[in-house]
Amino acid sequence: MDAARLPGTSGPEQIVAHVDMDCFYAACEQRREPALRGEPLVVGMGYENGTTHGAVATASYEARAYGVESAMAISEALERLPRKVDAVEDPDLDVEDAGFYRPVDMDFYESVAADVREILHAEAAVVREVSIDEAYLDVTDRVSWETVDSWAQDLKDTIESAVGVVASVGVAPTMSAAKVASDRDKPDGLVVVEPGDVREFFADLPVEDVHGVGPVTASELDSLDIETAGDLAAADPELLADRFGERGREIRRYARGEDERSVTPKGDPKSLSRESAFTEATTDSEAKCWQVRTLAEAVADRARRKGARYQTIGIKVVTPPFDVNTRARSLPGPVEEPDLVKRVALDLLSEFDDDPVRKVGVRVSNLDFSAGEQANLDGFSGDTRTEETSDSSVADNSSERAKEQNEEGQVGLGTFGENDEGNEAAGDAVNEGEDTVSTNISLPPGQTTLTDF
DNA sequence: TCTGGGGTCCTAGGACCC
DNA sequence: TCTGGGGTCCTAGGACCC
Repeated sequence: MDAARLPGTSGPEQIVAHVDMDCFYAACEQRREPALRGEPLVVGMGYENGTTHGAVATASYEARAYGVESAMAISEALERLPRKVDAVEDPDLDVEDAGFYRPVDMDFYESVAADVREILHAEAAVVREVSIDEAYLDVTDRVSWETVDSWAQDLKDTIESAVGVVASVGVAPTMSAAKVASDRDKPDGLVVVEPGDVREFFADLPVEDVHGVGPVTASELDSLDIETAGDLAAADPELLADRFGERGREIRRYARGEDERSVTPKGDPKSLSRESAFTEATTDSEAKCWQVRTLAEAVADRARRKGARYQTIGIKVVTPPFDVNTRARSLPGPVEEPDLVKRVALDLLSEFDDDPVRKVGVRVSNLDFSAGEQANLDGFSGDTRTEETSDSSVADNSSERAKEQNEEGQVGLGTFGENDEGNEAAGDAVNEGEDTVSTNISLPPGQTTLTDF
């Protein structure tokens, strides 16, 4: 028992802060529309004003008091918390027990998040953005355990005064502990867990609070009489490995406060996708095709803007009751060909021609971001070995084994679209028009041009 | 209770190669 | 033609996260 070595810190001692915005979408809406502050507020995805369709993305704490929860169907949320406008007209409803509903406006939230990110990057050498409203900061070289509390308070104050939204912050020697800490005292929380206290901090938490334990794992753990993080920490690692594979050991380590990860920047995405649900399950194959085409265009466009080429094109088809089917096809090499995304996606979709479908998605993966960088040859001797010309690059000492393999990377499959960009049409005409909820994908398929392909 | 939309990672099985 | 073993890539699905 080496007293000096604290559990949870196998590497060099870190100070990790996890910053988590409170009810972020709702907070953004309240910033834009101050009359909503302090009110029960529900932000719905796939929701449009006046409808009952969609699901809860975020509910303000006032709305949560009525039992409205994240991921709940809007129709159910409305039963627990009627719309204010409806309550005014309906004598059976009490205006006091009603709330406000708003559709998700991602572009706006992105812009608010960008303001927050700017502050975070000023406050830490390394920032890992996990999602639009959440990030890890490595502040080891900025603060000490003695000063971190006031540093974190300053950070929270800065975010609130400069951006107008509230953050909860957790500080700990590991990422997993920092994450749990930020959640402990929400909203407007600030929890610091010092190195010696990590194991104790976890001990009484429900097992679901451990990162990586979801509903399925939690109920299986429950059947093993593992209910708290402390139980999980004390469980037999072999047993966990048998039941859950490597993940079993990992969640046990997390529950013990052991987490060897260090905070690193996020890096390039691994896949890009778009999906969209039908109002109800449909067997109309023109509607399905139309939707898939639209999504394929959107995904291809996003890949283009991000400078990503893709080698694998896939679809997702959700059939009732809620069966998720995925199909994918890989190409010989990475491409940027919107028409091909469309064609492959439609081809994969044809398998489901006769099935009722409630949701479809299109995805590209196996991404390659190297294309843009190839311009500056020599800058770094990276493995861009597809260039047959540069063979005699001396300095490259690692090239010895590379020369053995005379691979010819490059892929046939030009042939298809390739005719130079007539596009522009698709791009960015969006926005500015108040809501319009971009992507009104669920329009009826006006013109059935199946013959396009 | 009929669930939105974006991701990540892991696993298992099959194809294929040596 | 059946026989081993190992590695890699691809596909499909599952679980999880926000």
